[in-house]
Amino acid sequence: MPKKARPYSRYAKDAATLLGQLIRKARIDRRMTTEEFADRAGVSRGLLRRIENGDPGCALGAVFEAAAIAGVPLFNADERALNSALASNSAVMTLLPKSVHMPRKKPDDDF
Amino acid sequence: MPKKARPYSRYAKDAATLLGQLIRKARIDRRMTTEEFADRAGVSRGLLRRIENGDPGCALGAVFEAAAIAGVPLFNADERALNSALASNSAVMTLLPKSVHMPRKKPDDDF
DNA sequence: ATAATTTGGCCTATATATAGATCGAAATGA
DNA sequence: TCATTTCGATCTATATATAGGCCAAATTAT
Repeated sequence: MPKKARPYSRYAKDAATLLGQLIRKARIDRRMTTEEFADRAGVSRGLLRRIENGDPGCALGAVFEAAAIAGVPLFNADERALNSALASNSAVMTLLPKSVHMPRKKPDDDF
Repeated sequence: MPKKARPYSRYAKDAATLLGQLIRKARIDRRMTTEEFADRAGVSRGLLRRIENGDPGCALGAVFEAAAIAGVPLFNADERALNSALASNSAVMTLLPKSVHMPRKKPDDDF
């Protein structure tokens, strides 16, 4: 969200905060230090702290990777379910229109 | 995930891809153009495309915001449930140890 | 078929995220 | 209590994400 701080909705902020909390809780439950966990997730200690703090600026991939390491389920799904949902969803996408068109606007007259 | 491309786990990648698909599907179902939707979400059209494509580099906040606008539920929870989970979880966090200590290492002798 | 519109792909400039190091404070285990 | 370790915060340099504009191809509605 670079370029001018974006105002986040409460929903988005809460979701980010909750995910961060779940990750921290899982890390502590598994008795991993921030350094150990960060290494496994492939992020710096500083980034892990931001992730656990629910910083909306963190990269989606980094956060999801941390969730994966922590064992925090995304979309209430394990790897298998995720793949399955992905597959069936891809099939549905095929049937959807490729573009959304607004009612055409006549060059001249207006309603 | 700046600084050297990080290898994402399949789980993290799939989760990002799925979320993007769900957002795109919701947008099309609601008959919103990418421009219209991007405006509402407060992101550029380009970023929205990356979000829908499941690009792991997108900011967590931007993706979650898009999900919010699209009506894609995060953690199977609406705003209320999210707040509730956040609250109860915060309470639990209080009881957890503030730091995780490894078994202490003796200054001299090794096993 | 054809015109209007949407979309996807590039590009550039700029803001921002990230890594890595360091330091003091705090928490833990002995 | 006390020593060790972890944590949180700050700073710098660098890579990267983002916005915004433009154009061609694709898609849709008429």
